[in-house]
Parts: sequence; structure tokens; C-alpha cells
Amino acid sequence: MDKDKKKKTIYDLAVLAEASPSAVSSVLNGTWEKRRISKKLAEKVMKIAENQGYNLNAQASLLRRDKSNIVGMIVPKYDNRYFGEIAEQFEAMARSKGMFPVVTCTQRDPELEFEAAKELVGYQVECLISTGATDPDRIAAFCKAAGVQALNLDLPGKDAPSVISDNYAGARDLTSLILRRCRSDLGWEGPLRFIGGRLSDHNTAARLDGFMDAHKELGLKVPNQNIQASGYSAKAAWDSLKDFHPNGPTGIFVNSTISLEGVVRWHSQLSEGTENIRFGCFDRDPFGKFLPGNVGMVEQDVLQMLEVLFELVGQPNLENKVTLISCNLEEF
Amino acid sequence: MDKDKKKKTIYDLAVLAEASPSAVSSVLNGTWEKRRISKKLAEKVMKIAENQGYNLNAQASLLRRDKSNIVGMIVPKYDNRYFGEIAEQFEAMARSKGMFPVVTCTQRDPELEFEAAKELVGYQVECLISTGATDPDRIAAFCKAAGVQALNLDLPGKDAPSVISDNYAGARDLTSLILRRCRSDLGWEGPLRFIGGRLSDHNTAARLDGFMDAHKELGLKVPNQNIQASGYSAKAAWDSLKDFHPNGPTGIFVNSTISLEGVVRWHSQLSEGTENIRFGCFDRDPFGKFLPGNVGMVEQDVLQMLEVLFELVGQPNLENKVTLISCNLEEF
DNA sequence: GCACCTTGCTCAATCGATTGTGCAAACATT
DNA sequence: AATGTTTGCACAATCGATTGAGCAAGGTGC
Repeated sequence: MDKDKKKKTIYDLAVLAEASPSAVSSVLNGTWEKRRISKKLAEKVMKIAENQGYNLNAQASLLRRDKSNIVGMIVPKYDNRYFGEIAEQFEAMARSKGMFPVVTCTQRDPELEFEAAKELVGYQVECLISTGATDPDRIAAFCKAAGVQALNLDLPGKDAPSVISDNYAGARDLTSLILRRCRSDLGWEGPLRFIGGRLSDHNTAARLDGFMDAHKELGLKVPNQNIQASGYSAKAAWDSLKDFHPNGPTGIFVNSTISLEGVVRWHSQLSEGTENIRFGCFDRDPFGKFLPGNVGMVEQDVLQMLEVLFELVGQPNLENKVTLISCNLEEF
Repeated sequence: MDKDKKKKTIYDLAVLAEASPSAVSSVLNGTWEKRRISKKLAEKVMKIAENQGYNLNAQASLLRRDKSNIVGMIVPKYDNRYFGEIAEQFEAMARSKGMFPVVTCTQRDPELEFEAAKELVGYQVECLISTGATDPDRIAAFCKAAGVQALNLDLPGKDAPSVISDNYAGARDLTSLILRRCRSDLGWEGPLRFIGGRLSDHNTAARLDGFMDAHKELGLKVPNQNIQASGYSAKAAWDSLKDFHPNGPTGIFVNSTISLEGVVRWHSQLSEGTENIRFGCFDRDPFGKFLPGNVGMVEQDVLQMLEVLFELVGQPNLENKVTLISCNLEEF
């Protein structure tokens, strides 16, 4: 049964079942009734397949069929809960819909993103989802040329439908919360600092808009040097704060949990005044709640995003519009 | 160029280049010099492929070739840094070695693990890595029957080579650290509690051994009710602590960051005495350092594990032995 | 007894790339 | 000029499964 290491094929089974390969194939892929194979032969074949340890060769099967049922996704990193949950839920939902998910992680590297996209298209994905991609339009263009559906998640593009969080509203509400808590906890009015992210990226820009508007509502002006969108890394966030030794109350809007790592490090290294600091973070981490000074986190609604996304999968001729999904603000 | 949505094939290119499909194929896969195709034709074909947006059909290519260069990995969850880093680094290392990684997340569900393993084998992976698998031996048996190499990571199995952390030593050292800090910070001698994990799983058992031995070294006995390996979930950890209101100093060994979430929740909900608690956690999280009461975390050496693992990939006739990788203990 | 339908399969083409073999033309050798 | 060698490619089989078409045996109706 497992004497010879070569994989069994339908031809091997056909010999054993004294039937034709096509009969074997139709039994194994469930079309045998449609093809008028007798129940007797079907059962015989299935039994033989079972104890020969037969396993379908996906390559051969996919090559011949017109639909692959594979959905591909690229994600930038697994270093935070947000993308981790996206990947995990995406896989679960795809499987529950009878599709085969392939997720690949591209390290926020534009070239790798594109290479991975090409590879996935080579694997005949029916739909390719670019999550948080640096250049989603380049991928969308490639997909279009290959006749593959492209969708964007988390970060929008103009050449494919996009499903993203309502970053503006989430950031505005978080900013208002931090400001309110600064006033109630510290008797301080603002303005806050904005730490992390990249202004060139759509989400950071939208969040900054919300940040500014929340200040405006209270008649507050934000000085330019308070905006430090220094990138997506803990070190960058720490660097942009390390020379800041507040001599009174202060508040910070932290743009992403990865930046939060740097902010918390800075916070913990201050020699004094840490009790006079309040901050909040766009994106959630289960440990965030227990960090001193943290007044709230924005949780992006991953499930809702993916549900909306999956409604688009397989739909032809979609408009390239952006769907906004509301976030949940959790106050501590 | 992208007028008709169908993908270009080597046959399309062959017509355009006025050459044979085999010539086109060898140009595109780099064997054209060996096959004595002229540089002139090669360049012509490459140019045509370029502006026709040609992309290799992986299915067709793999069907014909003997080596797929695909390495598959199943991971249980993306809800912690450890598995996230494993997935991310695995993909990066596989790519740097010219392999194509496929990682799939199986939610700690034994059936899904097995189904996913079968699917990956159907995709002709050359090696299948079971990470933290509930039943690695079942997967290994299946792989063996299909002639596919199986390897285990994080949790060992007896039917395939395994690369895992030195859980015993890591846990022993962490336990010693917590005990030491309990004495120095709180003037309390122990014994500690052990929270999280499953005793049926090898790693929890090994860590418990280390935990017990560290106590033994100090002549401490651990009562049975101090051992609460209640599973891998924050809620389970919280449940096993929620009725515990220490009336003096106490210390906890937390087995996994997911359990830590529950422990920290319990800790934060205590009405008094939180300053008399010390804990440490097996596995690292960047926010752990800032949690009040946390004296240290064990970081598993993912890079080293993967390097050792990749040395095994592709090797025939390996012994099914377990390789232990040392952990790093970080004290706060 | 003949036409016709149903049942239960088999045949052979096909998906797109790879690769061993073969062969004509160009070139070199004596 | 005859022979051998190299160059440059094309042919056709092949990987394993899928699927439209076809065919023989058996049954039915009149």
C-alpha cells in the first residue's frame, strides 16, 4: 500500500478497478451519477482509492478545469493582531465557501508584493486580494492583463474595488476621546501629538484628517511639529519621541500598534511625569488595555470587512469604488 | 495586449515569434543555452513575452516537472507573535532558497489540520511542515504514504524529524527567575502557580517538568492545585484564576502569551494586592515588558529553529529525532 | 421482429509546459 | 568533394485529470 513512494494516479486505480480512467475520475470528483456510472462501480472505485491512499493531483486537475477556486491574498506582516486576524479569518471564510485560500506575506516590500502577486496569478487564483499593499494599482493592472479579479483590502487603490476601514471617523473619535481624557484626567487641553504611519499612505492621511478635525471641533490648532508620521516601526516611533521630555501633561495619538511599541518604550523610560501622559492607539492589541496611560484603542472590524469583501469575490464588472467599514472604539 | 482576457500561453508566443512552443518554453525557463537556442531568438521571445504580459502557468509547469519546489507549512494560529514570526520567517527563508512557500492556518482544529495537509500534498509540496500540530504523526503517516517529506516544528512527533524549543530548560530558568524575584521583590518564597497550556501536549509537559525541577532545587513542594493547565485561551486562564484573591504575595508561571492575556485581565481586576504579584511568561510579546508585575519572558529562537529546519528539508532518510533549540530568557 | 430508448461505460482530445530525440543547414576538416 | 561536426531549432510524447462524444448491451413498445 505504501510500498512504492510514487503517488497513485487514476490510471493506477483504473487498472485495479478494471475500469477506465475516465470512470475513475468521475467517481472521485463526484460527477459519476451525471455520467451514469453504476453505484456498484462507484463504490468499488472509492474503496480502492481509499485503501490505496489516493490523493488528487491538484495541478493536473486544475490544469484541465476552467475554475480553480483558489483565492490569493497578500498581507504585509504578521507582526500585529490586525493582519493576523485578517489572514486567519480570510482563510476560514474562504474554506467555508469551498474555496482554497493561499495567503502570502510580503514584508511591506513593494517588489516582493508584485512578485508574489505574479506567482499567485501563475497559480491560477481566481481572485487576488492585496491587503495593505504599497502599490495596489500596479498589482491590479497586472491582474487585469491576466484576466484575474483584483480586490484591495485595508488600503485602497483606484484600479480595483477596495474595502477599508473608516479611518477618518475612527481617528476623529479616538482623538476626541484622548482629548477628553486629557482634560478630565490631567486638566490639560491639548493639542496632541500624532505618531507613526506614513503620510503618503491613504490611511495615515485619513487618520490625520480625523485627528485635525477633532482638534478643530474644540477650537484647537495643531503645530506642525506635533505631526510625526515617521513610518511603521517601533524604532521610528521611539526615535521621534526620544528627545521629548514633557514638563507637563501631554497626550499622543498613536497610529498603529507597531508604533505603540515605540511609544510605550519611550513612556517607560521617562524619568518622571509618566502619570501626566495619556495616549490612544489606532488598532487594537489585547495587552494595550493594561498599558499605563492608554485611554483607548480603535478596533478595525475585520469580520465585517471580510464579509463585504467576499461578496465581491467572483462578481464581474464591479465599480472600482471604496467601501468604508466602521471601526469600534474601545475606551479604557 | 490586454484586449482579450485569456492568459497568453507559450503557443501564443510561439506564433508571434514564428518559433516552436518548445523553443519558447526553453527561452522562458532559462534552459535555452543548454538547448542551443540562438541568442537572437531568445531575445526576440523574451521581448514578445514581456509585452504580451506572459505569465507562466504554474499548474502546467509543475505537472510536467518532477520537482515542485513548493514547501508547505501548517500553523495553528496567527494570534501571537511566535507563530506570526514563524510564518513570516518561514516564507522569507523559503523564498531566499528559491522555494515557494505555502502557509495555511488551521485554528488548532485536528480535522482541519489533516485536511489542510492533504490539500497541500495534493499541491505537490515537496516537504510539509507541521507546526504546533495536534496530531503530527497522523500527518506524517499520510505524507509517508504519498512519498512526501514531513517535518515537525514546535511540537514533536515520533514519525518525522522534529525541531522544537528546549522547553524544559526555558521553563526551569523562567521559574527560577520568578522565584528569585518573588523573594527579592516581595520577600516571598513560593511555590508558584502554573497557568495555561495542556498537559497532554508535549511542550506543556516539558515546561511543567522544568517548573517542578526549579522548585525542587530550592527544596519547594508544589501542591497539585497550583497546576492549572487549562488550555490555550485567555478565557480559560482567566477562569482558572477568577476566584483566586491572594491575601499575600504570590507568583505565577504563565504558559503562553494567550494565557497571559487572561492572567493580566485577572490581575487588573483585583481590588487590592496587585503590587504583591509577580509573574513571568513562556513566549514573548513586545508589550509584555510593560505589564506591571511581569518579571520576564522566554523568547523562543525562531530564526535558529527555522535554520535547523531548513537544513533538513530535502534530505532523504533522516532519523526521526528531536532537535532542541535553546530559548532566550529576558528579564524585566 | 424492428425501431427506439436507456444504461453503463470507454475513447480520445485537451489543458500548458517540459524534454528526449531527431534532423536540416551551416561550417569545418582533410 | 566527401565526410564529420556543430549550430539551431522542431517534433512529439508526456505529466494526471477532465469531459464531450460515442458505442454496445439490454430493455421497451407495437
